[in-house]
Amino acid sequence: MDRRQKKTREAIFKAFSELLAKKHYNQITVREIIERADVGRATFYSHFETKDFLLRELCEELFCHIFDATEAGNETHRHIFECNTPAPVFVHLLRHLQKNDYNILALLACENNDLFLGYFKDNLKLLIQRQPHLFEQRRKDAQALPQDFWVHHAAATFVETIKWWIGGGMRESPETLAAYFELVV
Amino acid sequence: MDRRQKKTREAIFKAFSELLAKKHYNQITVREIIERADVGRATFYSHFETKDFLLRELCEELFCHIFDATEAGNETHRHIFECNTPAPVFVHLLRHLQKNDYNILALLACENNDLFLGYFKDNLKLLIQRQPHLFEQRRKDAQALPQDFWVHHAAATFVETIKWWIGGGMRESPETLAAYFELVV
DNA sequence: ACGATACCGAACACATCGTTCGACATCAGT
DNA sequence: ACTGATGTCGAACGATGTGTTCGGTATCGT
Repeated sequence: MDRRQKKTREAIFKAFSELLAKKHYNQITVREIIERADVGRATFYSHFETKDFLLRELCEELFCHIFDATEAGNETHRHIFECNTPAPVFVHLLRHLQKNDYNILALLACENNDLFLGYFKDNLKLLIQRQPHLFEQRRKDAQALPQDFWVHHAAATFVETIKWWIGGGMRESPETLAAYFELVV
Repeated sequence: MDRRQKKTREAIFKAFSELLAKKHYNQITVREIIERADVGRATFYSHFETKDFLLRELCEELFCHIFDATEAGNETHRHIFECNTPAPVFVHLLRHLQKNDYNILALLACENNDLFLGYFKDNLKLLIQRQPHLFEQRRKDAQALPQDFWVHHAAATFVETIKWWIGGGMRESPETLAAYFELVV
């Protein structure tokens, strides 16, 4: 990709996510974005069809990163997946969040959290579906449930746990939170 | 309240919720609302400061209705609250939804569901907090958890159950759904 | 019947959107 | 270093939406 394109693209992403951390998506204008990114109007529209598309691409990039970093393919994290309890992998995810990797925390804690947590949940579902052994014990307890219901539930519960965490000022440690999660799920 | 005011207000609510069932909140314009409600522009703004305020008031009215109808104060439903298992009250709520009382189903099933389910959840929390005996058994199992975490979790799980239901075309009966809910919560 | 109040509708100033275009800067390849 | 291709700039444009104003009219409650 052309060096100019990459620069522009990243400047827009940066400006946009900074704005998202401050105000709600609906009331961010293109003018604000391009001014902060120091980019021409036409340039913006040559990169992104719409503000909505910009948001989507930002989310994709963001969650691609954070989930790739915890995927089984990642050598340094493989041990996490080799036990049959879900806690370690979730503790690990929560630590990533707490470390504010990719500046994602500001986006999850702000007024737009529904937006991001939606994407977050989708990625979580994939993670859960690809690592069924993590929940072997639980699954046995709930044989009566349809699989997709259970996946939906587990992912949703994790996201809701995070919402509660954020809403309360993130006072609990990742370990505590993962323990709560394990208790209810 | 003046008869004219009431008529206008309800015409706007009706038009707005019909539109919400069809398209996303963000791309509904005031022009559309007032045309469908057959109401002057100035009139609209004399009733609602903004589209956002309209939404908020609609939600308040909507969920006020549906939760009042299932509150303990309601004589015809009192028996529901007199056992210590949550199922009946939730089955009852789900039946209300399925009957499409107050046309709420279209709003929960459409693109704006996050919006409404947010309000729904808030009301659910109140319901759960005011009827702690419904979950007595569960609470004993989870003494280690903070109370507000548990309330948040229970309400969120119910809402997520409904989301899953809607997403799958609402094929399950309210009883089945309540059973799923009871299994996971 | 009458005064108060709500509504109408048109016009207003203003903001945002998404597009267009010509001039200029920067790129990759020779 | 030259060159053609590509990316960016910035101003301007029409279209659309917002929220307000105001004089005239219809409907209300009493």
